[in-house]
Amino acid sequence: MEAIRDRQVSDRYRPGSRRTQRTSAATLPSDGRAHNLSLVRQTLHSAGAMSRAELSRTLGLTRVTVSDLVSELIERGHVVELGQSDEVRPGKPAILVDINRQGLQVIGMDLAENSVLRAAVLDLDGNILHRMERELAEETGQEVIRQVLELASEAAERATATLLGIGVGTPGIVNAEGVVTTAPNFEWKDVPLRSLIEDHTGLPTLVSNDADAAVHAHHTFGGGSDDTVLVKIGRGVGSGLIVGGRRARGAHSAAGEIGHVTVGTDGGAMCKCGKTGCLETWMSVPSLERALAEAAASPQPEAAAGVVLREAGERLAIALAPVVGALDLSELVLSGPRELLAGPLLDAVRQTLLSRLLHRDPSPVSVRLADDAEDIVLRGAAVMVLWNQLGVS
Amino acid sequence: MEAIRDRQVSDRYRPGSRRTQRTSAATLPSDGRAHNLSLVRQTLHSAGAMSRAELSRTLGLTRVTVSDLVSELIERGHVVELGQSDEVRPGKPAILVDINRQGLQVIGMDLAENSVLRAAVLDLDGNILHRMERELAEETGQEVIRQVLELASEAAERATATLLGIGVGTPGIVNAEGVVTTAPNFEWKDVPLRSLIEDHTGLPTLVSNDADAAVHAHHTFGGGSDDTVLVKIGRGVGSGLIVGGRRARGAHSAAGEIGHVTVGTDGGAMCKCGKTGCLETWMSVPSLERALAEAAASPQPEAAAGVVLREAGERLAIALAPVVGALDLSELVLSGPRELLAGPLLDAVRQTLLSRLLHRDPSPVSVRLADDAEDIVLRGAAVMVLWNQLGVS
DNA sequence: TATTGTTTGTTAGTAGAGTTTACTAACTTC
DNA sequence: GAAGTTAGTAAACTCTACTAACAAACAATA
Repeated sequence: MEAIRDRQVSDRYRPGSRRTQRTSAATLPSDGRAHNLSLVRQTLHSAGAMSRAELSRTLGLTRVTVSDLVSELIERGHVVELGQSDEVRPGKPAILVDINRQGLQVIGMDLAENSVLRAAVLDLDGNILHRMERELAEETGQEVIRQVLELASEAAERATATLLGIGVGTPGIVNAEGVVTTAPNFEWKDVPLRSLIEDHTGLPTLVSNDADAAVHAHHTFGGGSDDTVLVKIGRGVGSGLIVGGRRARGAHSAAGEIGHVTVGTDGGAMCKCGKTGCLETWMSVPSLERALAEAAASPQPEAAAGVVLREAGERLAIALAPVVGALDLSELVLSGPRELLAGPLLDAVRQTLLSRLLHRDPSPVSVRLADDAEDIVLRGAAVMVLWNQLGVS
Repeated sequence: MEAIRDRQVSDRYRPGSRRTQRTSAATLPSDGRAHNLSLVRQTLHSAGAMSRAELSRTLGLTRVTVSDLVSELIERGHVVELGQSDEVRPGKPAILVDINRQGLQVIGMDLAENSVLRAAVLDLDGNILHRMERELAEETGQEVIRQVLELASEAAERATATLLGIGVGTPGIVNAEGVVTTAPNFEWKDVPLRSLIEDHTGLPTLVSNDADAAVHAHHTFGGGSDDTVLVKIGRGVGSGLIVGGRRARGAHSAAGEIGHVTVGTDGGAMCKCGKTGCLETWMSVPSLERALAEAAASPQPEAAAGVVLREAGERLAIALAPVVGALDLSELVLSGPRELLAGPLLDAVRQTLLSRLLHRDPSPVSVRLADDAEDIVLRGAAVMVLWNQLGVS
């Protein structure tokens, strides 16, 4: 009886009749510490082994503090001592420390290839140590999920050092919590892929769209600039954007979805989405191959093929010129089958893009192919884990 | 003699033959404190007056810490006590504190209007307390600078409370240091406007492009989303973008410069930049007025005017569809003369934009006019100061 | 060869930031 | 009046990075 009365009272006078829920994240001293630990890892990861004293000079922290940070990282297994530097100079010889390149590994997964799931064990520098594949037949959505989980744990077993986690690049739209909102290829809808893999493997997992993963790889390993778009041409056309050094996610987690933007003002082919003139009708690998096959049957096959490729490049540039202009991007990267993209197509993109932007000198945007397009998603997925677990980019 | 020898030695063995310059900014405990102080100001600014205890619940910091933060802010003059809350409930009555809305003011300047410089004194809520203007004749670049400096100090004299600083929205490209790289209207080239105004007035100053200032105003006062583009239509066409809650600056500080992007694949009028089909040839106020004047002389003036406006709207949507799609923006805002933009033009933008994007339900992007287009740059310039000086957005 | 100067890394002690614990003040409810 | 609730503060503790001082280990030099 009393308890009930109490509850009533405390309900009635619950604090916050004005309802301010806790949203903002205040900074505690330990957050600063975590940030500085990341800074040490990041510096070692990108600049290579160095002494504590040199870290101190680089970071602007005292030698004492850096010593303390480093010993914590050594305890955690993130950093190792490599022994004395052989540099010749006065003073006590330096002890080199480095991020634990031998003792830490990552799993990357690429679900965006045509009818095959791919996975790999990678080291911290993005080198692929072991590769695995799994063919897909005409499986249902549920069955594909099962295969992904199996592949993930098989890959984890192949690791030869401590695993930091699993990164996944998947087709479709993925929200910030790692839920695949929609992936038409697999007939997925609201599949919580991240938590599924975490539960199945017990490893920290990150899930992103495949093109987003790819642009991460380019940004970290390919010397990408802080204002970049990477267009991934495969079964469809997708893209990932880095704006001001951070990945653009979009209001509905759908940033980069440019396959069904209408290009130009002169019609075009009918798209399966119902509209005409979508970028995909020119630019996807199936569309290109179909057009090239037709060209091969024409009286002048070579010339016709060139026209097909040039026109595709032009269309891509027409679609992207406003994006490059509005965001003042300094880089446009194409990733996909080299035999289709290199040559006339790339030239046409470069030429058309410049002709549709305000001419400035030197040209503000460089257009190129991604190196290592085959493995770019695997490596990008690995980068996501490094960033998340080590604060390394 | 000895000193010279010493120098030689220490030169020869200078630390860092590998050259790691200090670039990264480590986090000190005081940085965390500064962040939390900003968090208090920001919460009060956006949610209004509340008690220390309520702040504590909102921020997730203890009451003790919040008390300490608040007393520091009261000492600095950023926050004031308002007296007891009159809320009726058990317990000790709360003492409301609020950001010092009466005691702090800001100067905003808008240099982007046609042949007039504008300035205003504003309060922390973006209300304009006092306005000033200065006509421009055919002045040279140097003379315009002089006028700007004079207007700035005159405005500062009109303030009736402590001034936090000066914000400026100017045409042209402005880098992160507040240097106007190029502004064709004023024939400016590398004018260090920020430091000029700071030196002349002694007040902290921030300089941005006018459209960038405008999108800040919309984002803060207009309930703008975290993924927005605002297109400002005046003598030219410019835009400002908010991507993931942060302003896009671009690799060369030129983000938002969309006036000379080629639109469509069917030619268009000759632009003074030398290309054909630039967005400005359809969308700038002078272009629209010229086309409307021609329409007025046609057999069916009203219908012709509608066609002109609709076509302009279509062109804008054609240019922006790839941007909205690639960034997954949730909002497109137009700012400019309401008599031109409202009606057929806005309708055409909305319709064309949706028809060129992958159809989703509900529509992922809302298209609307900025409220208060007249003063949006002044208010946006003020927001920049609030953000910089108080960490308030 | 002994001395001087340089550089690294560590120990000891201190200042700042936020937390927990415990208290007083000032209400409402019963 | 007694009981319960909420706001705000004081004291003691923890964590973080800093300054000061020092030993170790080297090169250069007299």
